[in-house]
Amino acid sequence: MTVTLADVAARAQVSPATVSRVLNGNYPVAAATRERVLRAVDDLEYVLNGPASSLAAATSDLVGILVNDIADPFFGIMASAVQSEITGPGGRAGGERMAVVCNTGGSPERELTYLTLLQRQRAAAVVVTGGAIEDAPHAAAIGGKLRRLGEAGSQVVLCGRPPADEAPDAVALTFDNRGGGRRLTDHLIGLGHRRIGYIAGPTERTTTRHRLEGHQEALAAAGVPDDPRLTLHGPYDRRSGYDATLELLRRAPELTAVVAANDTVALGACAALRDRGLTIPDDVSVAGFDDLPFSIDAVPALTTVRLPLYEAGARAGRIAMGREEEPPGGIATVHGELMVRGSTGAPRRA
Amino acid sequence: MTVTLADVAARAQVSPATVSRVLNGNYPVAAATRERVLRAVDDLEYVLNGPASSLAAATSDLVGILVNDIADPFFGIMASAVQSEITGPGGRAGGERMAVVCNTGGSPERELTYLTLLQRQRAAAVVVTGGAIEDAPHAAAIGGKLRRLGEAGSQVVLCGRPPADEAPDAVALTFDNRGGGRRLTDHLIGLGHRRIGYIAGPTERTTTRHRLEGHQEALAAAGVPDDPRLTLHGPYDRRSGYDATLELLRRAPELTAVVAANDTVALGACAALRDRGLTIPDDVSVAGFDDLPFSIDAVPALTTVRLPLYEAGARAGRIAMGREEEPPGGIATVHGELMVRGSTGAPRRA
DNA sequence: CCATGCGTAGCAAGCGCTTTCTATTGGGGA
DNA sequence: TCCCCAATAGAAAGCGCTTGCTACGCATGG
Repeated sequence: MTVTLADVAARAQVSPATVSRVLNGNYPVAAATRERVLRAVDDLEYVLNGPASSLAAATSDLVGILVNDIADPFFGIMASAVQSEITGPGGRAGGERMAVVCNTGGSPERELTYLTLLQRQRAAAVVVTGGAIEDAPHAAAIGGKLRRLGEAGSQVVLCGRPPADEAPDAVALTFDNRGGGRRLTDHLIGLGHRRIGYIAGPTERTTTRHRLEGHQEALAAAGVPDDPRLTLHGPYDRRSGYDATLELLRRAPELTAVVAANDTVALGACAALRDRGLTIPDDVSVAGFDDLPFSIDAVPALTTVRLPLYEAGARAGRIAMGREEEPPGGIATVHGELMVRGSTGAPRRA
Repeated sequence: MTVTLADVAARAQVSPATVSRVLNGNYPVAAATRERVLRAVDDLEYVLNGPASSLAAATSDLVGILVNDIADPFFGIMASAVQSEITGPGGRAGGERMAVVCNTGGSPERELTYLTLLQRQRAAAVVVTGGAIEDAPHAAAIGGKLRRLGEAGSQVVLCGRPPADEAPDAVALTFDNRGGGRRLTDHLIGLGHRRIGYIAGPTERTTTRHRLEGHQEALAAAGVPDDPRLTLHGPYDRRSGYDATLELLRRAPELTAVVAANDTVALGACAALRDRGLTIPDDVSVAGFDDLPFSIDAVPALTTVRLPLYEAGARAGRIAMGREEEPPGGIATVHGELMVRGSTGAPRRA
């Protein structure tokens, strides 16, 4: 039925061992023999049996990339970068690693499922992107899984996620969300804003918490009171930004600025302000986070914190492949850059 | 070193066969025995060896999703939809299928590589998204690979790609790019536009060609001459839209509308027009394609053709899982909907 | 009281490949 | 001329799991 190594061997008049060696290319095989084998492979349209090969060799060429939401460019960009470092530029068939991205949808159960599946497949490496859930049992479960993955020989790299206590040998490339949040609000305060709404991401996520803490830090440093009614939580989507902005306007019509958890949320905020007849930034300034590609095309262009998503992903990919040295202590912080654009300005209604 | 089935069997005082059956759950095992086995699994932190299991069972639970560019929401949305139908909502560990997305970067070689890799892994199904390359050798190579995948037992579904002659048993969910392009330009002509620039995608891609053909069809139907100098090709990115728009303006300053290959390109076009001091839509109308989430947030909101990406992806996923009947003849066309918004209007400078 | 059958569990033969160890060769140095 | 070694190919033992078939035991029915 299906063609096996033995069939190829028979046709090439050599032993299965020789065919295997030709295919793996890590053992001397005479040119003529190799030639003959390769022709047999072609003639028979032979395709290696992956499971059999992984079983015998006790290794696999799978690299898993976990993302929270594959439809969100934030993750898409990182995944694409990781992947570009895993798969060679040419994308050759032989001896290549195969990068697969797994969409957890932000669900800790699915995150765990995928990690188990990756462990089952004896993945060569696993890159986990995006913030972590702060629920203790889940964090412990996932941390434990990451540790076991590491022990089983998979290189584990966290990208845009704080280090996990339970998995000390995982490399972590952490985004400086707190610092970015701090600088963003500093900027707004510097412009003269005092009543600043904050639309945070979902609770219980490290990213959400860190960005919010940066914001609060800036308020505190400037002696601006932190009115808890001006902070709202919601998912990282446009809708959340829209609704929250309306609610903020209701709660505090005197608001002069809105900081959003990320650019997508900020876009929703802009839409809500426009629908209310308010001008950006004259009536209300808006700021985002991440600097996704579309942010520069918003009108006015969005002030935001640029995270080097592609660069960080690429670095994570290289570390996963063992092509770049791990940072000292296995931890590196990736900083964001404040991008001041048209969506923020001095408050008019001060 | 690593825990195997045999270790679990020993600890539970049963045979390996029984452990296997408990884990796969498709054979009667007494409750007490099952209990004992499960405890042993837990105690030992046993994780099934995927390759071994796939080898023995001659099947795998992998489902591959091929995308051209994972950082592009067009693909992200489809991938996310496919995946949501593959993985159960809960994301349970046992007996689940694992959806993996493979980023081809639009390179035919890498597309082929991934297909081979999936064939190696004996993937249960493969969903290929996005337009195909029209280069004959590549098309034949990929078509042949798809056919062989099908013959090897993988369910092959094309989503947003025309059927491949070489792979007759692959199900194809095709987007009506030609019809969408036609309606878009019809709309513009109806508004009174006669000098319409067209920023097409990369040459040699079915999507590019079909959308462009729709545009030309509309021009012809209205008796508007098709000036070839008004059609430019470029990649599906913002930069391309920006540059091409400047070039179009240079070639034909009297231009009153620009149709872009997709929304991302359209955003670039808008930016270029703004930078040139032109107003949308009073000076120049702009239209996109796809209706990606950010399109509604452009200012003015983008007129575009809405493609039901999520729905199509979900359907592809269900078909891949055998949970939905294949369309008659294995082919279904998915239509787009014209979304008229603020970025198009009657020409002022007519 | 023995034959029949159902409900469980075990045996053992692979699944298709990798890899260690061993065999065979031809050629050069002593 | 002979011996030894480098270069190359083969034999065979698994890798860890699944599954068809067999074996066992107990309850039932004739």
